[in-house]
Amino acid sequence: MNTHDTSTLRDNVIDERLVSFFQDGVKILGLPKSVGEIYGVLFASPVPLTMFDLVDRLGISKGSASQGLKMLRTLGAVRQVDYKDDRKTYFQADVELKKLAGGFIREQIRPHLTSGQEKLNTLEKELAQIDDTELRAFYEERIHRLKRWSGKANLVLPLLQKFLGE
Amino acid sequence: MNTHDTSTLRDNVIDERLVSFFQDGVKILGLPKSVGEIYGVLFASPVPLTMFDLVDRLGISKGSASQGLKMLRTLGAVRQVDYKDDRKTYFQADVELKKLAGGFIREQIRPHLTSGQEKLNTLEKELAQIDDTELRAFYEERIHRLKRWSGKANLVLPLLQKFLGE
DNA sequence: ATTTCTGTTCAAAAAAAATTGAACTCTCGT
DNA sequence: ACGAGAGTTCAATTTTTTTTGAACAGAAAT
Repeated sequence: MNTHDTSTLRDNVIDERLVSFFQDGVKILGLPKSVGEIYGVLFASPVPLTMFDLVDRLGISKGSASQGLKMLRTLGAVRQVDYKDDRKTYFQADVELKKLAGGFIREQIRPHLTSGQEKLNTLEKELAQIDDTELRAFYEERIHRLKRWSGKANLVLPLLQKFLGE
Repeated sequence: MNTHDTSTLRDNVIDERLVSFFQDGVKILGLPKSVGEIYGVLFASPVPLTMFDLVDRLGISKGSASQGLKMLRTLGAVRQVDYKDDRKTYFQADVELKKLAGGFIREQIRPHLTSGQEKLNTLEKELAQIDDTELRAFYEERIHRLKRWSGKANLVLPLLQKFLGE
């Protein structure tokens, strides 16, 4: 039934370890395990793979594979490639740290940072409502401190990206 | 029944917003919501608070408060302080970004990084089992790449900490 | 020495997050 | 224009994580 070459897909110790490596790896980034597994399989494969290959290798559902690949694509961690002229779509892992970090920062960190900054601006305006002068001074200091934190984060992210890109 | 001053603890808009700010804030760090809430209340309070104050203010259980404070203490985000001579323990938020970042890196990032590096070393040794020369070369490249990633992470963490401490 | 108060622990419950799979859409080949 | 294959979507289910609360331990007051 299987009409295409699977010799390079057969399980081996190295593949398993790489998959497990990325399972843990994505955990600390707060991404679901299956996303790590998918990336791991692609990272460990010298040839592009289809969604079916992933379902087959990992024993996950079509839905999981589809959603995981979608997330990896928006993170810029996986790329669609032309390969073999069948109807299936082939995927390949993107392995440049710079790009991976960039995608993660853009998709997972920036949005939170931005919404946090908006909250701080709202908060700052509401300080006027506090009548107690001493208490207001205290809150002013705290909010100012948070603004400095988020300013630092804004500065450090581009530096980080630069550093990771050699 | 309540024998100590609670005037500064009464809910106000600012406090609520700060709590909500940290609820979201800790989410991106992968910590439980209640930990963010606890830190938020302490961050927003000009005076040290007891565990009971947190249970009261947040409507969380004693168990949650105890566990959350424990985590915050090991992260170095909250400090026990001497305050009023009753039997209760008083807590205060630590608000220096440098210290907070340091604690997070030490407790949440380093251990993962270390275990990842160990996995890579194991993996490297297992490369010898691969007979196919071409395939082995491919895996060698991949594993070498992962080692560079983790080396970068080792370099960047101290830099990050330094940058955040002014 | 007993009771009361403070805080911890951990099994059970609740809540949140990830995964499944059936129904659906789209596109290609006939 | 129909049927088959590829991929997506999302409500239901499963798994994982967080929270609860009752039992417990220690320390101070009576």
